[in-house]
Amino acid sequence: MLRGATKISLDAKGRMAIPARYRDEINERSEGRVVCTVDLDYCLLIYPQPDWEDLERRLMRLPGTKPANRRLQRLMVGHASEQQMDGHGRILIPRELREFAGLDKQAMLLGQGSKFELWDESRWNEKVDGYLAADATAGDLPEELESLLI
Amino acid sequence: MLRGATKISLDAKGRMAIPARYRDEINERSEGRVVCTVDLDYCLLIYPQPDWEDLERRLMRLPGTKPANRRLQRLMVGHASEQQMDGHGRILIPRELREFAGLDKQAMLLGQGSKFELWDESRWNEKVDGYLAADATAGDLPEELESLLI
DNA sequence: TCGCGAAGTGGTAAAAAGTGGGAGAAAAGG
DNA sequence: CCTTTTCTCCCACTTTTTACCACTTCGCGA
Repeated sequence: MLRGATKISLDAKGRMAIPARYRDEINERSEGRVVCTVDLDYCLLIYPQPDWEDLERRLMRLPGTKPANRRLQRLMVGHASEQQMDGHGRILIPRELREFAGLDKQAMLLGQGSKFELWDESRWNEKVDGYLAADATAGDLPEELESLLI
Repeated sequence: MLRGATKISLDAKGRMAIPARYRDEINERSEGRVVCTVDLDYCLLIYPQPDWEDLERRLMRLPGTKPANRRLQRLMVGHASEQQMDGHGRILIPRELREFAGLDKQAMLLGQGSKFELWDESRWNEKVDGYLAADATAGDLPEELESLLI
């Protein structure tokens, strides 16, 4: 399980060092191969290769005649980029994806179960602020959430 | 599986360099032969030759009496153009197809499973904006999609 | 507090890919 | 039949990519 937030920086070539504590797990799971793609929230998703393959297979099986399916296929498969960790545990985030996510130098990497999310730092901060503000105004959570938060 | 987005440019003669990472797969699959045709969304589709042959066969088996079938047959088969990669991995996009897709200099090539989609860059950007805006307003995805996105 | 090892960061050089142009061949039109 | 245009193949240059190396910084233990 991937979890936790890490502030990381991209270098001038768009490379990002995967925090050392995740490397063993990724190497074990996929010999250092990951797939990076876009999310609907203007951030990037990073999957260990086998997890991505699985998702991709299921995505491309959906009939492309439905606009909602088509949209996800185009966005996610259309942007997916396979990458291999280099000798220092870094992966390259392709220019197209960096531009999509507004990634410059400072970024935030979030473990999210079977994948990572990679955010431009300032976008992430805004998102957090938004989440907290929404919580303050909205008041009650849906029931299925209430029961979780003991 | 073809996947990923690449910003590419067409030269003055309408040639397009297939990104190097795809060339081996295409050469293996069809000795560098691809078929280019139109999509209903004003972009172009590029198939490895055997995949196209297969699609074309199934398309032409459909009864041409139904207008929807007829339409697809005329558009897709009617515009299909076979091309061969040159020594530098480039293919020629015929003038008619370039005009159909509004292709000028800057384009975006998307891997989509067994085929590519080729978009005029600005049209693609608009499409992406539309896709993401749709998400923001619509809120929930169909259930079968929700379950995919773990 | 110092030293050692690990992790992070940045730079360089060689190779590969992308891009553009030109000459010859084929085709179209007068 | 000749002229003009378009197409195709090939060559050369430029840019990008990628692999490798070196230095800095951080954290832990002695």
